[in-house]
Amino acid sequence: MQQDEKAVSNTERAISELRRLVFSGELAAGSDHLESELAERLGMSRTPIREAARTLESQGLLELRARKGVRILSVSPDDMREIYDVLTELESLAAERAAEKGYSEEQLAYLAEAIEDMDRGLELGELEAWARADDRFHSELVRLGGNSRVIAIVAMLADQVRRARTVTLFMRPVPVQSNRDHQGVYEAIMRGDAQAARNLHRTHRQQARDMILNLLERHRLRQL
Amino acid sequence: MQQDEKAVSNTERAISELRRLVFSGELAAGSDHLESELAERLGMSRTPIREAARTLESQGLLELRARKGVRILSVSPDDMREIYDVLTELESLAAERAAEKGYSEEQLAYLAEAIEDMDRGLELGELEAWARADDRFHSELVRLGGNSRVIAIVAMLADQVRRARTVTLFMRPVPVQSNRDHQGVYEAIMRGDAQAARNLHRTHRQQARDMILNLLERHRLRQL
DNA sequence: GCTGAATTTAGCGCATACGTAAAAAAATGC
DNA sequence: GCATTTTTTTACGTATGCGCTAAATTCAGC
Repeated sequence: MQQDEKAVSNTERAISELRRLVFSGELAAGSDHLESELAERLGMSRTPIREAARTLESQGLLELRARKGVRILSVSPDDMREIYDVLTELESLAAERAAEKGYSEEQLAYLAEAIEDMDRGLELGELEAWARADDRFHSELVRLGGNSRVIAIVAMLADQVRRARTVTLFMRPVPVQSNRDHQGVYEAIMRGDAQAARNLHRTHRQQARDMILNLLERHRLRQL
Repeated sequence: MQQDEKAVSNTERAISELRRLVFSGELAAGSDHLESELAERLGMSRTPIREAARTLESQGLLELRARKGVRILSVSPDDMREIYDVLTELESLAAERAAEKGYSEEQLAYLAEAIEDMDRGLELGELEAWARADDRFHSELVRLGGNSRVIAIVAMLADQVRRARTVTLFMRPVPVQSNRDHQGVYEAIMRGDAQAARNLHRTHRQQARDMILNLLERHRLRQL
């Protein structure tokens, strides 16, 4: 059976393609790009490029500047602090709400799986695999919280720090504490202890924030 | 001296004009509007209308639907719960951070002024004036928190519930407790007690949320 | 040489046009 | 009459073109 190739608009293609180019670094942070240049690169006219750029602008990935084209935004340590502060609050809320819902073990299976994959990643020393599992844990936690606004906002902010994570991943200490934290949050949700889930996750995120910010400062990284 | 009329683009005009039309109810919640119709109404072509619509779409005010035009989004009680949950977390964070900054009395003057205006609004029974002062208090609090992401997100969500507020304002009990809460938050920020500021504001917001949700349920308001 | 004015150029903001696909209307068959 | 097919219409998605202004360049005067 053939994959039904749904007719996706050029604007949508431009959005996902530009995102990919930004995350892969092919469009470097801080660099400028003319609309016409991007249009040619993606094989379409300026119109869908502009619409895509406006969407990505409101997601905080880039900036439209008159006569200067599109500027890919970089992320400063201050930005990181802001973003981690918001993530701390909203993910803690999600953990609290998830615990209140009384999910069954099956419903939490994907969360448990993410934790296992993180453990395995650590054991094998595969940090990228660990990071991907960590992402899965966080986004699944937020999904379980059930608040669609939180889901959207967290996804947006996670995108903004994605590039930075790639850089810091190999500078940070081996994240054994992180895995223990996640296990604690999972167990709190499992037994329906909303306050514990909230507080555990909150502490976890705050520590992660402080660790990252210290790293950036020690390595004098001002812009990512 | 003449106001220097800065050259504002049609897209920007379309954004603010469409926002105005939505908030005033001239574009009713749930209604559909053709791009060409809106373009004619605002005296411009479809291009800036589409760009504006994309921006407002990402702000959660409306939706672009192929061949159906622009749909103005309505807000359900579930949406209200989601939004108030997020506002609770992010405003509490702002209160905490504001208290940590050790603002002087002058720097908090605008916040104090908003509280005074709320008191005066209550005394004179002018609920709209009270509501405007309440808005000022909340947005100033968030501004004092100093996190630009929080500022943007809270402003966006406040927009989404704006229409609902107009409806509930005259159904709710006289908000005397609300004024007392704000005074408490102000004093906590004043004396630099971050935890108190956070907890007081958190409780305040949670009570406001429960009150509004009860109101909507009692009056069987499913869509605003 | 250097400053400032004049000229050129570049690139966006927007209007416009058109192909296309979905929806509506009309026509056809039973 | 009702269901199905065909035709028509409608409104979006996108390409294209151009005016206008900010930026870059050249030129003039000292």
